Amino acid sequence: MLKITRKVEYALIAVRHLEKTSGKLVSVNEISKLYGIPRELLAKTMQKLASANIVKSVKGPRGGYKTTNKTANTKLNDFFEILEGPTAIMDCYFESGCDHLTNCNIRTPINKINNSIRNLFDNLTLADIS
Amino acid sequence: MLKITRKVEYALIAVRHLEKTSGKLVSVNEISKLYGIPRELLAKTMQKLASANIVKSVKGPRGGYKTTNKTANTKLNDFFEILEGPTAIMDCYFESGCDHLTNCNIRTPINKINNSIRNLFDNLTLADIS
DNA sequence: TTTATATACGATAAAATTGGTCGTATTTAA
DNA sequence: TTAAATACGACCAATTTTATCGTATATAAA
Repeated sequence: MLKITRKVEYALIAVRHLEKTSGKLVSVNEISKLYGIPRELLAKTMQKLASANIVKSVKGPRGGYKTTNKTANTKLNDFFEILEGPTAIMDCYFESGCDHLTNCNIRTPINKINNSIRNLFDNLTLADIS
Repeated sequence: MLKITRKVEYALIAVRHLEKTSGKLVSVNEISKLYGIPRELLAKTMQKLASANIVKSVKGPRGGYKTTNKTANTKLNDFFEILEGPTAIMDCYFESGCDHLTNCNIRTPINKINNSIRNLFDNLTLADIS
């Protein structure tokens, strides 16, 4: 429980690689070989980051991804939510449809825990953890 | 991702119920009916909490569970770890056997994120979130 | 202008984790 | 002695996550 997913893991690896080779375009193929991670999965992940402007994509031969001026100061919470949707330790934090009848007695604790985590990740950037 | 499990959810519900009826013995059967949660699963969960002295168990008819003087000031991190094992956003935080060859470039970030979360849950008690 | 290389994206299959059930043993109040 | 409760392990079901596949599009370079 409270695990991050492979998608996020792979994204972190890729972004850190891009930060190391700052400016240069690096292809998914190259990163996936270098770190031994599945190409297609990484590709999709990068596409999400690109469409959120966390990284910049360039198509065609010699294309790939590179960092932008947004990359380093991206909040961890945004990074996670782009890839995985809302940060919530339980779905009822964002969705309705609780199945515990009218007898839920943990909404308050769940919200407090969740707010703590969101607050934590809102105050950490990619740069902070490097 | 970063979800808590049903086991933890059920445990929270049960503990909060016990805190409300402080002192009285309440059976798993009663709690499971009251909140519409699976009896056997809750039973196992309570057994773990009992063996860690977070709650006190009493066998036999009229038996059940009740809070102890440890209950309220149990750290969230302990609560989670009793039920689910070490708090780690990735297994490599505690286990070895990383499969990213020798090329892992995210150990530092993973550790920082993980330490932040553990620190957060080490400074929150069950009472804090009620 | 053709070809090869790269991103973009949706559908689907495989694997892993989580959730839930069942059976049996043990304890103990009535 | 019986019934109600915890204790615990094995196992099946459901869900989620992980990975793969196919196809489209863009573009640099031959």
